[in-house]
Amino acid sequence: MKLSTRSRYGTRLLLEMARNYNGGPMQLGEIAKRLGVSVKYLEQIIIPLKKAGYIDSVRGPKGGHILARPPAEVTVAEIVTLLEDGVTLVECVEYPSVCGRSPICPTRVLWKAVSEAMLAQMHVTLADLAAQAEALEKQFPQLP
Amino acid sequence: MKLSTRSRYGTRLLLEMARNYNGGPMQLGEIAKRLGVSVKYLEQIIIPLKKAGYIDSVRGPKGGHILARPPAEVTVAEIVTLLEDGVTLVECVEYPSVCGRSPICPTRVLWKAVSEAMLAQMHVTLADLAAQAEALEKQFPQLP
DNA sequence: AGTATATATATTAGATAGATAGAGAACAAG
DNA sequence: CTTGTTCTCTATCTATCTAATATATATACT
Repeated sequence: MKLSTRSRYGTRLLLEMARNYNGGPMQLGEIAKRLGVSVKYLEQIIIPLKKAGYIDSVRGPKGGHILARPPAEVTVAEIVTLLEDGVTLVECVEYPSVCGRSPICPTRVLWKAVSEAMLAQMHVTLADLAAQAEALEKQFPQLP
Repeated sequence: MKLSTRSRYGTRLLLEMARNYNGGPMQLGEIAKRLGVSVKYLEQIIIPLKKAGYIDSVRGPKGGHILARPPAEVTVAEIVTLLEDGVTLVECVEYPSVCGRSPICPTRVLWKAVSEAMLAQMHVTLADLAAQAEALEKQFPQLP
């Protein structure tokens, strides 16, 4: 039931870019250093985010990546839905036909409710996260 | 972010036994047939449930397994916590020390809130699920 | 031209999930 | 006291996925 690093790194990747919004393109090398992750791995994670229109990229020297939408208009729910396969605990919540028992399955009802509760909590924007980050860094100034 | 079959089957296994509460021991063969799962696999899943005291077993002919606690006193939250490794989306929610950034990590705050929302929704008892099952079966009598 | 950066594709080592198999131990019935 | 039923324990297997690395190519600035 754990999140994959894919959606965790992806969220933090977008958060870094949100915090640098209006600051020009950011390079993956720099972001990778901040996240403590390899550039190569971020290169993979960024692909679906670009395809989905969250990120614009510029090649060549002084190139990099830019958040394509205002941070206040991107929610974590969207990001996780994209990078994970939907925000549901079991497949049958999204696709009831994967199991013949779906219509009478009492546990499906439960997993659905839990999944919806998760999704509701994820309606937080990148701007919210950025503000949270500022606050936490002010509170613990010794940490990088 | 999907649940493992371990916790899904485990929950349904206990639900079957809850529905048969006061009905004597149930055999894994019968339960396996109902769940559409191999006996051998259920044998593994039942081990931690027995160790944790949810189930008592009787060997020999006419043996089987019995729910050791009243269905109204067993929540899905407990079951999933036992069979999954905790109801948290990331390890650092339960064990902040796994990551040095925990104190200032804005995403950790979020994943924690989401995890807690999940857990809250899982405070449903086996008795609740059993009642739900009855209701659904009354509503769709054609299905087994 | 040369360099910095992004993009694309392939590969891989390891972990985990999901499941199966077989021998052994307890116990009730006859 | 033997036989058959059922649970119990340990071992093993395979496919899939995760996380990461490597290599080669395309683009664009200076």
